[in-house]
Amino acid sequence: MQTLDLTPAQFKALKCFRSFLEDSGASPTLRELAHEMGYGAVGSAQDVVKALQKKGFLSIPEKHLSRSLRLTEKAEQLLGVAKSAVGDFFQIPKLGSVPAGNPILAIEEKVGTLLISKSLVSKNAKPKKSLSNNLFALAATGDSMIGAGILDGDWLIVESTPEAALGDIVIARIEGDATVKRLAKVKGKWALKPENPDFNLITSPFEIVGRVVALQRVF
Amino acid sequence: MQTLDLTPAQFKALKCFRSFLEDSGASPTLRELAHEMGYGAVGSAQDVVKALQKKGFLSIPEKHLSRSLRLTEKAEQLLGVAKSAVGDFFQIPKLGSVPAGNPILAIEEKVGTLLISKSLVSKNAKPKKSLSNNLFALAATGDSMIGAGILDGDWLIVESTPEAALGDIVIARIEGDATVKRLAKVKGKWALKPENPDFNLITSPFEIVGRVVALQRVF
DNA sequence: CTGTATACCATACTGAAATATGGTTCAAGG
DNA sequence: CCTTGAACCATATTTCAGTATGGTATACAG
Repeated sequence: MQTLDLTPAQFKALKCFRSFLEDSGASPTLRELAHEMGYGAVGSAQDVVKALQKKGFLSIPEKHLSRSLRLTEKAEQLLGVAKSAVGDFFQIPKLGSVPAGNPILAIEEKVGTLLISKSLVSKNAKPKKSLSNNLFALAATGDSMIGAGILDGDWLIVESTPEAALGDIVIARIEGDATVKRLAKVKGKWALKPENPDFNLITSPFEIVGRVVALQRVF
Repeated sequence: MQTLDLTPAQFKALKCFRSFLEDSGASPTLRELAHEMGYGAVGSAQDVVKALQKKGFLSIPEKHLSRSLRLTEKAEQLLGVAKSAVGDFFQIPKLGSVPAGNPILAIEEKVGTLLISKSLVSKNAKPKKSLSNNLFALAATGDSMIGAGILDGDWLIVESTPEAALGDIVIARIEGDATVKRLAKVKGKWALKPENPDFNLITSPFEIVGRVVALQRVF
């Protein structure tokens, strides 16, 4: 008998369990699992599940509750799958056009949503009650920030805030146009510094829309 | 009457629904929802759910199935929360050291995990059966690729494959050392091109470990 | 004033899910 | 040889979840 390892049937059951979870968003019932496994009887699924419980790959918080089986940490590691933590992600709007006006997110501007891991932003962004409501994504355009490693087409994850520190990369609005630059100070006055020698320092009045907290690029 | 907006009770119910989902990983039953809402009757939860269904915030794929209520896109947008789809994400290992040997992922090398949205990689990576098993993340070190917008400390999401095309940014192994470069061809021979004038073209023998399909940076 | 929707309560019915029990192979170990 | 456990099947029972129905009170629109 093997206590640590799984039998092929048990492993298959775990995979069925996982894929059901991924597809439907909920744990399968024993009958559903039996069906996925090709069983003709519920009892077969019972047996496998019981074995997996004993081996610590499935847990059941309460008895007599439907769909209450859960994959344990152990199982998640083995399967190499993201755990079902809904709370680990933010869904933030992609803005296609310039963030303008207040409130900042007009529906018309929204061109989609971006899913990002909380861990991507939580280190950097200020801890607010509902961070996800203060985040949005903006596609970088132009080459003015190539010195900072920001290329045309990159998705910038922006924390919507008027506060920024010297040296932060910020989204600023200048007469209605949004732009991404590094916040600088020149002769005691705030300025926007491009990271590209072909562009000039901006000293005209601007308003800070938010701080760039993260970046995502797809090659 | 308001058809598009939600009443306070309905909004509260949605939030209860969401938090239950986050906590337990499964949709609440009507009784559980009633309890969360402070109701004394199941019927009350029924009413709210019915209203939310009519307004398009909750959906039910099949009748008489337990815990089958799902938040719709609309509700997820309103709540600003990542949907409960476990399948929308990959959990990929962060490799702290050089990927070496076969199998490529020795446990010792794993320094953590990175959660990424499938949409980040699915456009680019080749459709394989289990993509998540072929992905890993590697921290970029050095400045040899600043011309391609890859900075020191960036997380590179890599698809583990020996196949790459001209111009792809690849992870290559040269005598045990891993490096990120652009795949080039010089005088009919494959070469690794840095994107930094301070570095030299690499023509010595190398082995392609994988293709860089995405990048994440935290500021 | 009347119809309609919200927002609750109460109760009963039905189907589904979990559980219990018992059976049959088959392979491996003592 | 006998026991044990995996891996299936079949069936019955109990509890739970979804549904149906009907009630009350309030608010708002026509």
